[in-house]
Amino acid sequence: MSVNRSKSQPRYRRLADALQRAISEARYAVGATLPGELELMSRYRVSRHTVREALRCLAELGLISRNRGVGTVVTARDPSNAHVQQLASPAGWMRYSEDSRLEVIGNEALRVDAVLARRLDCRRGAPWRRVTALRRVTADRALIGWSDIYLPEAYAGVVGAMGRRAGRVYELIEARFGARVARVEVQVTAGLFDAERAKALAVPVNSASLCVTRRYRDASGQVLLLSQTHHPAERFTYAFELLRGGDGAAWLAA
Amino acid sequence: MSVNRSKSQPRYRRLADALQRAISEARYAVGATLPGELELMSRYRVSRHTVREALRCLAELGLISRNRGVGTVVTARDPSNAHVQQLASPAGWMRYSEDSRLEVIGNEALRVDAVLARRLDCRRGAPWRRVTALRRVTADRALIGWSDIYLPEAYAGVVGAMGRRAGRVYELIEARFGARVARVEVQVTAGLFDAERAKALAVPVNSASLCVTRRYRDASGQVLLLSQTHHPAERFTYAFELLRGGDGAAWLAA
DNA sequence: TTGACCGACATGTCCGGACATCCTAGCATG
DNA sequence: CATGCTAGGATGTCCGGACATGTCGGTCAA
Repeated sequence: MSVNRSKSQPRYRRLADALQRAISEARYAVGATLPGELELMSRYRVSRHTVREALRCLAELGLISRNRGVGTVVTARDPSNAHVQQLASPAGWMRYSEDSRLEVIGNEALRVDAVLARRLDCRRGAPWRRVTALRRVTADRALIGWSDIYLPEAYAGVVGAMGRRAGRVYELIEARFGARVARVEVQVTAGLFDAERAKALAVPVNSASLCVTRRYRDASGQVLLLSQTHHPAERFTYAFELLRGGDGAAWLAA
Repeated sequence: MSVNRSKSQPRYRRLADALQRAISEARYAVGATLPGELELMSRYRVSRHTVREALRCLAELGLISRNRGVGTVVTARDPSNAHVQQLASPAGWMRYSEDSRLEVIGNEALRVDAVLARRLDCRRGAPWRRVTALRRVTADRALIGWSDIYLPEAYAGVVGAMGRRAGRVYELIEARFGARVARVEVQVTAGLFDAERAKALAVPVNSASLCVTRRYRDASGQVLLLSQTHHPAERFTYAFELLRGGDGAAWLAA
């Protein structure tokens, strides 16, 4: 019942396979620069178009990153996941391991438009703050996520403490403003990195991202905070165990 | 602190945006065929290369699907997620909503190699069975997942009942063979669809997939079942809520 | 009526050329 | 020593051409 596959591969695929093999055999180390397009052309006797298609395949596998003026840099040896985020409890969906930190890279006030108002469940034109941040593993400086964080302008005072002090953003809001999170809505899906985020995280454009969105509401249902984080699939995995049994936890599903 | 963005977009991006707008305004309905490359060339006065790059962008957004001899077909109106899998409890990570069914499309016996042995935590050469299946929403026939399911050859008797009878695969094994699942390891990450899976699910090659792997173990730690499911990001989202409180559930985190 | 074949059409692969844009290293100047 | 500029190198964009491969619908023959 196996599917019959074509035996002959296009030239660009064969080149991509050869280069992928070279990378996996560490002939080009992670961080190293591949030969440029013109050299690959002459070395493999193919057109520049074919070289570019092959490199595009590797970029989409997350193995290389390409930038004008720099060249083609190896970013992974194989498409394995580097950082495994172990979840010890359901609350783990709202926090990251202690060995990673948030780095704020953007902070702007805004009036929410119709689309965003729907996401934030607030009225149009309301004053909110959007904070952009990267998440980095402290040990090896690996970037594992890009976050877009939205909070009401009234809570903007916590932005300064983000990433500078241990603690989750919602906890900062609770501590500083006496708010109380009663419920968190979590959505997990996948996407592709656009150019801006890909560049910030040093991953290829259109590579796979694991996308987690969290909406924090207080007891009256008002949204206190919304964060959306895009993780490079090659560097981040959520992992958890489910056991048969019965016992309580601080957080649990509705 | 906003990032300065280039005002001028490449031509292929402008064309992609125009076509995306046309799709979102339903000028081309889902299922409809876009004009061919040659027509788009003359209509927009760009080279075929530029048309192809623009269409590649849309394909990567999951809005279109392209096949030789057929043309370019609209597959989604916008990159929104169609099927939201609500999780009412942690156990929801192990099951799908009642309105979807498993369709077995492949079934082969195999001897596990070194790589697979590591995944299945069994010895090399052990006899296992690999079942390939699609998951389909019963209401609108939408395909929401491709599953690779591995089970020991000794449990192959349940394959016939898969998709034909309500019930989870692990429950079929428990009922038929008296086995007992004590623990499930779940991994959530993202990936890109390869050609085979993309074709089966009618999504573009290299579009984003949400990938969930489940490894079911008995009390002695032996793996009874492993399933890996790839969901098209545009058609599937996991959603759940976390409440503050304390009470028990049948399944809970370790 | 059904099955096979063929032609038209559509995308996929591959070549070549040219210019634009961006990055970085080296050199010159203060 | 620090800073700024420039040239060379690397990828990105865009054009054009040609042929290959696959799909689908129509026609013809059994």
